[in-house]
Amino acid sequence: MQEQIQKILKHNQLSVTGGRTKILELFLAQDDALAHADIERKTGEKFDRVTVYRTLQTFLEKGIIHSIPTSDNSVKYALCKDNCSEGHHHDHHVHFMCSVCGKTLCIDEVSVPVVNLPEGYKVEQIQMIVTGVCKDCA
Amino acid sequence: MQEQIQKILKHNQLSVTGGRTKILELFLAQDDALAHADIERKTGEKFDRVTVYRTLQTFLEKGIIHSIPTSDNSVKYALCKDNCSEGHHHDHHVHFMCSVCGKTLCIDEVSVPVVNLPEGYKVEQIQMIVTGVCKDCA
DNA sequence: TAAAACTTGCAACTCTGTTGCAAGTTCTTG
DNA sequence: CAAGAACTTGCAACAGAGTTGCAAGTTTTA
Ligand SMILES: [Mn+2]
Ligand SMILES: [Mn+2]
Ligand SMILES: [Zn+2]
Ligand SMILES: [Zn+2]
Repeated sequence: MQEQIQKILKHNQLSVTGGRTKILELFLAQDDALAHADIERKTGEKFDRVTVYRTLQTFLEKGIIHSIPTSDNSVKYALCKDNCSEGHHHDHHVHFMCSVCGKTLCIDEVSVPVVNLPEGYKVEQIQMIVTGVCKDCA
Repeated sequence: MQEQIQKILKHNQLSVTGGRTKILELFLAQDDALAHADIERKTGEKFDRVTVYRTLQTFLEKGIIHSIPTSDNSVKYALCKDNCSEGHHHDHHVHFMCSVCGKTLCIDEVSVPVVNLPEGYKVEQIQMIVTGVCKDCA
């Protein structure tokens, strides 16, 4: 895992630091999306809030992670599977929020369907957020 | 318009007050969704921030308005066209955010498409947020 | 019209996110 | 490998969004 982490950071021209390594480790070990607060909690308050904010910001810019707008309007983050870059993601999957366990999941198997808007609208990006009960909570 | 406003408020067992009337008036006169800040600005600082928060909260609870999670993670609000109630909206339309003018619009003509998730997921609600260029900015 | 029920504004507070800066760490290059 | 350049971090201070309790004001009911 440490090797993979180094590879990801170097590939994105980022210096390998304790904070970045730890946070990337969390993402790799997690199957659901993480909120800023989850990360602060899981790092055991080992890093300053500001460092966590800046690290997430950096990872977003490099396309290492993507942000997920949740229906309750908090932000969550998840790893990008492909080689994305900021504003240029090519993993256009559906996001799922479980109303029982609260987990937010990337449903990689399902692409966001195309939708036809009325004449005159130019579509650039589509986001789909499904709420319901996940596999584990069923 | 004042009659319509009174009717809506009374129908939802809400007392008719200056703040509620004014805010509902704003929604009725507007074709795009409003953020909290828009409302504060448009009421000309005539009402306390807290009153605006509480009024939006009340309107949400009664199903007079619905909230729209935007992709930049701010919240906007728009009138419900049908008789909705909190958590029981039956106007499942697509939302559009224009990247030029910044307007957020309810596209009533387009329903959110059904999507098939993998085995085991139970779908309760689907939200679709389309980003692009609107009719007026094309 | 008076009392009951509800709404409002204010002050105080929490929570989230941002910025400038100095100290510390990582990277580069000879 | 060492020294300096480049970058990252923590801290303090701050700004903005949202919440709460409470007393004063308004609306509703009867
Ligand atoms: Mn995702
Ligand atoms: Mn809408
Ligand atoms: Zn679940
Ligand atoms: Zn536009």
